[in-house]
Amino acid sequence: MTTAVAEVVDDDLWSAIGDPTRRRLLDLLLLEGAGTATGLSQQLPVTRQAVAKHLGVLDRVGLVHGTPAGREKRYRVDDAQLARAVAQLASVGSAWDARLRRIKRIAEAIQVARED
Amino acid sequence: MTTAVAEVVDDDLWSAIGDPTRRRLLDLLLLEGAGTATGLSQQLPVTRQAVAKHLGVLDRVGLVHGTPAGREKRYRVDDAQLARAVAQLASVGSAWDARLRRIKRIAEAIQVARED
DNA sequence: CGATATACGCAACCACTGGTTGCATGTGAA
DNA sequence: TTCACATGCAACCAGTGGTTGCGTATATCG
Repeated sequence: MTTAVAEVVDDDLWSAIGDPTRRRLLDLLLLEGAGTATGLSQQLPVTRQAVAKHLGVLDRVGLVHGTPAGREKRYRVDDAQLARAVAQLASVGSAWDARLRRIKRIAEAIQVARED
Repeated sequence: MTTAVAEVVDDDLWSAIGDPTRRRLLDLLLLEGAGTATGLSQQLPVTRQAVAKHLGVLDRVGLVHGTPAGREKRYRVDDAQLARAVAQLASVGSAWDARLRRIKRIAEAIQVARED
């Protein structure tokens, strides 16, 4: 049973959280509940436009939603979708973990066998 | 205690496993124990050169090691380093998970409070 | 109301990277 | 020795994270 890890993951979702700036963005949004491109950019080492682009891709994969409020656009995290992303992280992690563990077990078995 | 997620992760390591092709590569290497650029490329929808580049970056961050063997170069996974990567996945995942859980708890509390 | 400040969106541009093709080099086998 | 095969290197292309510059809409303050 070869349970190919990579097949299970949504590459778009993964690559969305693959970018370090976007991870920090999600972090800030989780921390503060909501935020605008301008506000978030002030807490990051990148320009407002860069943040806006990132919020765009996060919005496109559904990890955040932006709603216009007067002259600003307020973004907040989509809990369900982020939960999905977290699940995928866990999935890939545990798959690799299992393989590493299996390899280790085999290595130990060989070690034991050699001790005869 | 704000345990900023992003600070804890090694961006190089993360971005190495962030690429879908490289994840599949790691997958194949784990599955088959070892492999060469040519051999691996035949099991993937990309050219040998692309695979070689990926193996290069994986090698640079220490997730794999390549040893020349005659006319071919044989790569294998570095268990310890992959374990580190898995730990980081788990770390980010559980941090977000905790925040989501906290948010949910608060939401429920508000819900309950409103029921008066 | 008018002027100024603020937040946004769009476009051009740059550097880097994943991918390709083409070619040269080194090593193994007939 | 010659042929086949695996690698390495270089040029090139498309996409993307980042920047600057500019135009536009919405608040806010005289």
